[in-house]
Amino acid sequence: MLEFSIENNADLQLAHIFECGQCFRWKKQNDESYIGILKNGIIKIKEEKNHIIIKTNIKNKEEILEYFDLNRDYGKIKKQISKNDKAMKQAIDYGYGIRILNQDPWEMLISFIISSANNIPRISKTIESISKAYGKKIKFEGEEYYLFPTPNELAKASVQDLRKLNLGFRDKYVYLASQAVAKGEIDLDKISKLTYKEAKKELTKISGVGAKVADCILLFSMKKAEAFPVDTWIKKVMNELYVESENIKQISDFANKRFGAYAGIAQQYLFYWRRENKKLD
DNA sequence: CCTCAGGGCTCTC
DNA sequence: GAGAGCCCTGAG
Repeated sequence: MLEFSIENNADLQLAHIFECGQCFRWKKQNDESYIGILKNGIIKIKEEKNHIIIKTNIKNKEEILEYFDLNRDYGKIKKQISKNDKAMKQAIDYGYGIRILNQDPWEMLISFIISSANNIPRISKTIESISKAYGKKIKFEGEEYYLFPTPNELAKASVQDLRKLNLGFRDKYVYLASQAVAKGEIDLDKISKLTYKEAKKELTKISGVGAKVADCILLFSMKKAEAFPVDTWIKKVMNELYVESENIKQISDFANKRFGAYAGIAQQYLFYWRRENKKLD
């Protein structure tokens, strides 16, 4: 068991990080801490006044710092993307503690295939049942958790097996992707080393992966901060603030021009702000 | 009962 | 290459 603390700072707020739509396996506990299931283990994390306490059975501390993107200077990025932009300033003020989590590409591939025409509670539930059925069971502080299955583990599931887990029409996409990754026909590690554009092209060859899902994988697991996933919420907020268009590509082109290399991080602030304020409609 | 939810595929024109 | 209909399922 590894236990350590990190200094709290103005660019880190757990609620913002876990509720901006980038992850599905973090749960808030009764004591206000969060427990998350990562590729290699469990993390319990809690905010105190001046620092954040992390308890985990993951052995490598560096891996955790990298997961929380602590090597990136968000202050600088915020300044850059909000220059002469009141709306962005407002969104950043609201979700000031957002950080991009560097998650596992394989898990993101499957998770965002499942996210298609789906809602967050159901996505989380489906991922949990997949993990329960095909992932390894591990214990942490007396409780049992299931890791997300490896490609080989998930490749054991037939389309019918997946249908039973309520994946709906996405079952065949998950099946094909699992087979391809398990057999080595798709090499996510290799794809992650390509440029943003090339990597996106490769990812969208996968059945069930279009522009939006590809951008999520690129942003949340392949360190491509220029990826700007356009979902219905982003479409809405972009229409309200920047560009009147129904065309997804037009919207993402606009974002790339305006926010450049950090379009994806801008996306997170906009998404969180718009979604949390939906009641204002 | 209908609609639609953090899309993508396929067929059509 | 743009648009429409369809895909599973569960919640509202």
